[in-house]
Parts: sequence; structure tokens; C-alpha cells
Amino acid sequence: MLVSYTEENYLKAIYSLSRLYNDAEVSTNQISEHLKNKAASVTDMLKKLSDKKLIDYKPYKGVKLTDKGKKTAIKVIRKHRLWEAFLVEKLKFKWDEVHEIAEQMEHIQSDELIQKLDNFLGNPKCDPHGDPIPDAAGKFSVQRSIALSSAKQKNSLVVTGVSDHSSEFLKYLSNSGISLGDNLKIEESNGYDRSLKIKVNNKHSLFLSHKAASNILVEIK
Amino acid sequence: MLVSYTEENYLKAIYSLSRLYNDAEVSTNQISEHLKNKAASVTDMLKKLSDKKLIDYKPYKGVKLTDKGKKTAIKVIRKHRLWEAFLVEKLKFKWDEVHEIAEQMEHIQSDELIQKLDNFLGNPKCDPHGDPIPDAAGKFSVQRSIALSSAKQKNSLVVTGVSDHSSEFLKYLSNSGISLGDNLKIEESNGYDRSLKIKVNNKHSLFLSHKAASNILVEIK
DNA sequence: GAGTAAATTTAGGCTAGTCTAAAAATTTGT
DNA sequence: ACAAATTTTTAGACTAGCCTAAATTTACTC
Repeated sequence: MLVSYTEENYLKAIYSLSRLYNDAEVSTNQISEHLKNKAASVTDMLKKLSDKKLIDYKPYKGVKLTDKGKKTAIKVIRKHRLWEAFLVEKLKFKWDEVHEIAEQMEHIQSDELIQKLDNFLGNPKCDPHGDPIPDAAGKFSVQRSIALSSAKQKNSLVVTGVSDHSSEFLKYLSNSGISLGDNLKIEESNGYDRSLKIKVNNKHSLFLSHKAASNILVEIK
Repeated sequence: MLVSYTEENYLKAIYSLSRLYNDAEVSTNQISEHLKNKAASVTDMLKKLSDKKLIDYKPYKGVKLTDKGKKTAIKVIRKHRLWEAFLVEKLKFKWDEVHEIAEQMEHIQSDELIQKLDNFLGNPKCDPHGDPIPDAAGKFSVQRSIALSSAKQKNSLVVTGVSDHSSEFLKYLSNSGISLGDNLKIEESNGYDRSLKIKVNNKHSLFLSHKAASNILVEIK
């Protein structure tokens, strides 16, 4: 069964929104905002994806991916991240320049291509943003990181990635002197606006809004 | 101005059909057969491409690419051939497996990507089928080959490529023991069906139909 | 639990690109 | 040069994916 470019983008959106909220149902409006389409258009597509057994859809109740839909979404994510790795490792793009191009390349259809690309890159476990790359069977072999904003522990956090890949955000990070692999310590946690004061690599400190902190992924070292 | 995936395919078809017939006007039916679309659909698209000043179109009289259209077509061909080179050189595909994948990859939009890919491959002059790769300005730096069927000279011909990239034809060639770089001599030329008797590398001889010979490209050594 | 606000779906319309069938223009054969 | 055959265009319809506006369902508040 063929899944169009557009359908793939919907499945990808549903997958990542669902992950974001603990594998919960995803609402029409969430998808609409994420893809910058109108809610009515989303409803149309949900019906179509439901007919194809890629999602479980009950009107007004949100959607969840079926196993088939999840498999398709993870495959697209695998392709996206492998192409990002290729662009950075081999073609020497900066990590904040590759997202848009990978958005196009992730839709190239050829299982053999993706397998050969994976081998060519040495079967990487993560992409240049630190996001884990699933294998051909859809298995993620490395730990998923958590948002800095939700870290319970205050010390010994390591930046492993971002959840906002916009070049605006990535530029903001590099201007703030935060990059992949940096060590973070939470020095203060502001209750009322949930902003954080962070020490980077035991050197300089800075303030991060909740919004920024929620888009920085860390692992506990 | 943006040119869609579909428009790019039409421009590419017009470019190669035009080249095939000595830069002549290309007819609606020729395009229709080449793209496996109906003639009526082709007419629709010709109007659209004409509105965008990508082709010169006079109803019933065929079309020619404008400079703008030619530039766009050559850019797509550049991308196609660079990706084919990548697939064969880096990912170790066979030369008869890459056409379909490159058909998809040629539409990825990013000037920076294609420039970096070109450098990564070492700025190749030809793709794995022996077709010349134009540079970023659209210039072909190597000689365009001629069809074996139209060779005036009988001796010292070198196989430089094919004009039919179907895996059916490529398999036929490899079964016949003809590959890129082989030396050919025309031993007999049959007037009535235009078939040829060919000696390959001064070793074995074989018969080629006009159809096959017209799809083998050679240079005079 | 009734009324309002918010979310979602339905209804109907638009564009790009395709198709079939029919009409018009061109080319060919005598 | 005129009729027939061929090519090309026009006319009208279809699908995918999007939209706006209106109707419906659900959620929230008192």
C-alpha cells in the first residue's frame, strides 16, 4: 500500500505529538497547529488515514497511530535522521542548516537506498541533533532524552539534543553558548514563570525561559 | 519563481526530446508518449509552462524551451546525474539500479546541497552511464556522444553511455558483453533493417538491431 | 443541568494535474 | 486541391489536498 508524501507528514506529526504527551491521543487542533493547516483539512485527512488503517480515529476523541501507522511514521523518522547525519557528516552542513533539506529527502522511496545509506554512515545511533535513529525494524537502541524543563535532578545534565529544530532556536542556543555535549547544572528554578538559571560547563551562567528549557533535551550523566 | 516537480519533469522531457532530434521543436504527442500522459494533459501543461515563459508554444506547432526553461531543465539533469554518481560511487549501487531513485532525488530543492554534493563527489564530469554532468552554470565540459546507429566512422568507437536507461536494456547490454569503455568496430551495416554486426574489443562479434544500436552512445576514439 | 465557549466536523468550493470524448486544425494521398 | 487520416486542442469531469463558513458536539461554569 502506498502512502503519499502528505500522508507521511501527517503520520510523522501524530507520532511526535503523541510522544510529546506520553503516547496520549492527539487532537485535531494539535495537528492543525503543528502542520499549519486548518482543522477542517486535518479532519479530512484523518478520515483518509483511518480508512487506510494507519490511525485509530473516533470523531471528537482524537487519534492514535495503529501499529501499521507507527511503523510508517518511524520509517520516515529513520530516513529523516539518516539524511541529516549524511548532510552534516559527509557534506559538511552545519547542524542548524539541514532540517529543511531532510524534510524533502525523508520522502524518497527505496528500502535499499536507506539500508545502504545507513551502512555508508556506519550505522549511526543518533543524528546530528542528538535524536536517536531507529533501526530498520523500528527499534530505538539509545535512551530517549528528557526536556531540561522536566529534569528532576539538578546536577550533571548533558545536552543531547533539541526538540525544536528551527534555525531560529538553534541560533539562539549557539548565541547562548550552549551546544551538544555541554554539561548543565540547574542553579535556580523559578516557580512562578518556570524559568531556570543554568550553569554551563561550570563556567558561565544564564537564564532560560521555560519555553527554551522545554526544547533542550538532556540526559542524566 | 517556483517550478513544481511535475513541471520539472515536463521541462526535462522537452529538453531530451529536443536534443534527440537536433534541437527541433517537440510535438505534443512526443511528450505524451515520453511521459505516458494523454495528449490533452500535455496541452494543458504546455499552456501553463508557456504562461511562465519556460517554453515557446504556438498551438499545433510544437514547443521549444526558452533560455529560462532550458536552464531549469539542465539544472534538473545536473541533479539527476550527480545523484546517480553518488548512488553508484558512494552507496555501491549497480549502474542499472539507480535511475528510479535518482528520478526522485533530482527534485530536491537546495542549491547549496547540490554544490556540496558535487564537491563531495570530486566534481565528476560524467555520471555512471557516461552521460555528461553540466556544471552549476549549465555548461557541459565533455563532448556529447553520438548514437552507435548514426556513427559514420566504422572503427575505433568507444562506448560512453546509453540513451535508454531502462534496466531491461542495461541487462540486455551486459548479457551481450558490452560495457562502458568497450571498443567497438562496425563490421557490417545492413541496409534494409539497419541492423549492425559489431566487433567488441576486437574479440567477439554480435548483431545489434537498429533499436539497440540507436540507444548505445559512442565517441570516436 | 442549562448556557456559553471551545473544539471538531460537515458542507461546499478552489487549484493542480489527470482523464475521456468531441471538435478543430494540420498533414497526407491521390 | 480536396477528402481522409492524423494530430492537437477544447470541453467537461474526476481526485487529492487545501480552504472558509456554518453546524454540531463536547467541555466548562455557575
